[in-house]
Amino acid sequence: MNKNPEQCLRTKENLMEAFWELYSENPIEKITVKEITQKANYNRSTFYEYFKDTHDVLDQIEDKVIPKLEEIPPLNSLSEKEATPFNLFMKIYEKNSKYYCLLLGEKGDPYFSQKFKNALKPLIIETFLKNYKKDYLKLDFLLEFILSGMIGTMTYWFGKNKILNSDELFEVVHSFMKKGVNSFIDK
Amino acid sequence: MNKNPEQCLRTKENLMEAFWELYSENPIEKITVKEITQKANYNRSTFYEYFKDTHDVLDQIEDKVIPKLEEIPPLNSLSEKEATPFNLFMKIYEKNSKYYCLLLGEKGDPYFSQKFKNALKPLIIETFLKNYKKDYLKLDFLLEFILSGMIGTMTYWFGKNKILNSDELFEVVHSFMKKGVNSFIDK
DNA sequence: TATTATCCAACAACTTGTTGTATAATAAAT
DNA sequence: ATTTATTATACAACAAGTTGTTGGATAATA
Repeated sequence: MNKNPEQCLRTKENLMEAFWELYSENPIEKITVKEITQKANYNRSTFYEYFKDTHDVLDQIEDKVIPKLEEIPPLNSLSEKEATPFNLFMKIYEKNSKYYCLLLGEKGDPYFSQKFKNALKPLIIETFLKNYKKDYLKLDFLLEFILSGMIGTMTYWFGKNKILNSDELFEVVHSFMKKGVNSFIDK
Repeated sequence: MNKNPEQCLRTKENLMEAFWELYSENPIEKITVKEITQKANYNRSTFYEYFKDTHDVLDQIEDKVIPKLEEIPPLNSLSEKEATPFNLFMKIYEKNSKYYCLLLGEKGDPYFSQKFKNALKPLIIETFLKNYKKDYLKLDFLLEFILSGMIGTMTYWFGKNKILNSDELFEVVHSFMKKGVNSFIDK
């Protein structure tokens, strides 16, 4: 990883891509190192120059797609509707949906769910709750609920091939978050 | 599974229990059939009389702990506070928490999350929404959000050793569900 | 006594992680 | 600029472990 960094990087990316193609169709425990290297056209032992085992590949892919603060557009650059938590979440999700759909879905990695939520919590506080000064423990559980809900809903939506249109989905979640279930059940 | 059903059942339970002990400490891909049978004191090939592979054990355990309609106490037997969706959910969760904490947690099986939500949706509709006559598609997504939120929160709560007391947790989730975030952020 | 359910020993094929080696790219020396 | 030394990259081959299967021994039922 020193003499020829371009080649190394390409090899590593080739292996990661081959892994991802396999992971799209099989649970991780069914993926062998042999399959990965065959797909990417390398010797099996080359794999071990770059990764510890198959799970290590997944971990490294996950780290790459954890959202960073820089990726969140500044609120004042957005319309009022766009500047809502769920709309921002939808944007972030769509951007990496190729990875999120799988990682957060039925065949995914629940460990990633937690990493994802833990990465988003401070971003939400930073973006929407700068002058919140109350019980941070309760807030943490509220955020856990909301983020779990958003993740579940978006993943379900993608899994169902966006059977609802994007605006309707937004309306359901946003109005629930704003006014609770009553707005839904009554009338 | 015919000549001596008691013995068979005991063997199967022994194997399942041995599996669960291992699963509590290792991800499923690290569990070998050899370990399971050694722990339960059987020959390795006996395992294959009862299960297809290690994942089959997990599937069968999951089927056993999916909540059934019979397990939900009739609403009229409960106090007003007890008869709320989240309180019922807490009750169901606590009952099988030994399994749910793991299956729905970081080291769990995301496939179970979906099975669990799909099992609960009709129970919720049956219990709370008998005379709901609106857009069932939107309702489905609302339920997906709420159930994802409840599952995430409860699992987080157990994972953090119930750092919040049960009443406070209930209050956070219940008031959010009833009135949305505003009750939280304002004041 | 005959049948067959339950459990087990042994087998071939595959996967894993490691070690030692060939090749090709860089750096150093003439 | 050419040759030589160094070492990064990729690979072949190995031992150990796992998998799923087959055929047989034992013990319970008919």
